[in-house]
Amino acid sequence: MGRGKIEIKRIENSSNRQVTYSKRRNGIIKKAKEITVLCDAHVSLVVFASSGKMHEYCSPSMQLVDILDKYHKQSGKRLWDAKHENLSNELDRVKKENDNMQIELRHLRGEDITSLNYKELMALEQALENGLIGVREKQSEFMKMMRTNYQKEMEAMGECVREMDNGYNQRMRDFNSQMPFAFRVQPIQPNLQERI
Amino acid sequence: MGRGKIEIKRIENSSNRQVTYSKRRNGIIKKAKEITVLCDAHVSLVVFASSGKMHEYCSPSMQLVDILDKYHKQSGKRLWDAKHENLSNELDRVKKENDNMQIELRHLRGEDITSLNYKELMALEQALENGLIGVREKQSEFMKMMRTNYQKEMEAMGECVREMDNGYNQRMRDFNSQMPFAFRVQPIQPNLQERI
DNA sequence: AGCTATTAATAAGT
DNA sequence: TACTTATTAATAGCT
Repeated sequence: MGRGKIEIKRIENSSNRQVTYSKRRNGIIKKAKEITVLCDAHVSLVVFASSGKMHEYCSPSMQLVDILDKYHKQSGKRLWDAKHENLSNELDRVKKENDNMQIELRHLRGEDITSLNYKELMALEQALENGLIGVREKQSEFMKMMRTNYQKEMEAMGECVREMDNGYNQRMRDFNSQMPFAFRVQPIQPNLQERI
Repeated sequence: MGRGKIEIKRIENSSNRQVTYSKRRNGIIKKAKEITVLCDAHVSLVVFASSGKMHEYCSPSMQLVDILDKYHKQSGKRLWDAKHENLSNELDRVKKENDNMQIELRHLRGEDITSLNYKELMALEQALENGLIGVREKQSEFMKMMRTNYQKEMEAMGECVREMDNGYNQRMRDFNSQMPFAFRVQPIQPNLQERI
């Protein structure tokens, strides 16, 4: 495609070679851009002149590293050392683990449960109830402890408190009434079996 | 350069796109080979179709790793280190995410809640109750559906069933009594406010 | 770097 | 999917 046909063999004339290199390099890069746009392809192109000068093209939204990553996965050729490979594998594993936990968490929050069958729903209900049992046990422990501490405190203060003037006692009571649990009754533990 | 001029924009027709991709991919690879021979250049070319399928060209006596090594030296972009660092950072991030989810899951299961303060316990209780609400709504939907289907089935069978002999009806009832929910009462939704 | 005659690539059709 | 061919695009040699 020029004034004359040429054989595909090394151009001996150095300046001709240089000129042809520039022209064809631009041509290839243009073609690479075109196939990227026309065909949704991803291209990584790196060209070195014999002088050592480098030119590259990489399709947008894809860095050379990504291309290499894909290349690695597809060709099986080990471009990375074992360290990279291990890291990459572990990342995959942890991501998978992450996804599974994400799903479980959402289910426990009552989200995305449309896809569950009845058996799975029952298991989920059971898990939630078990969780509640644990939490409520802990809550009542808390409250017992609070009461005990309060009583001990009072006993320790003993006469000291009883003899104090009414005004102070009134302020103490005001203060205590603002404590979070002082006036909460202990939650009832429902007998879950009753519902069956 | 074809029967008509085309705009350089995504080819919407999928099979045209595929055909054009093949032709142009071959064209680019041919060009890459030519510039390699004509101009003593070194080329690394990796093309991915949108399908993910990969094709590559690498000038003879030079592997992709060598190209990358040169690339690395010339561009100053330290691909290996950067890739390693990115991987490492992402792994850390995902692992941290993982740990947090792990903790949340354990809490929701009522495990490891000793360290929680009362406020956190209350929030956990609320989360579990919300989850239960969702699950039980779903369960009752299920049961409604089951009942509806069952009734429709029975109505459809209509006279046909009513006229059948008692022995068969008895067997039917036996069978139905083994269905998982036929004799389950709908779970009561406890009025949570009562416990406060 | 431009120009253009000529070859090469390829779009559309089969 | 491969072949054909009219047409466009790339470029070799020249300035």
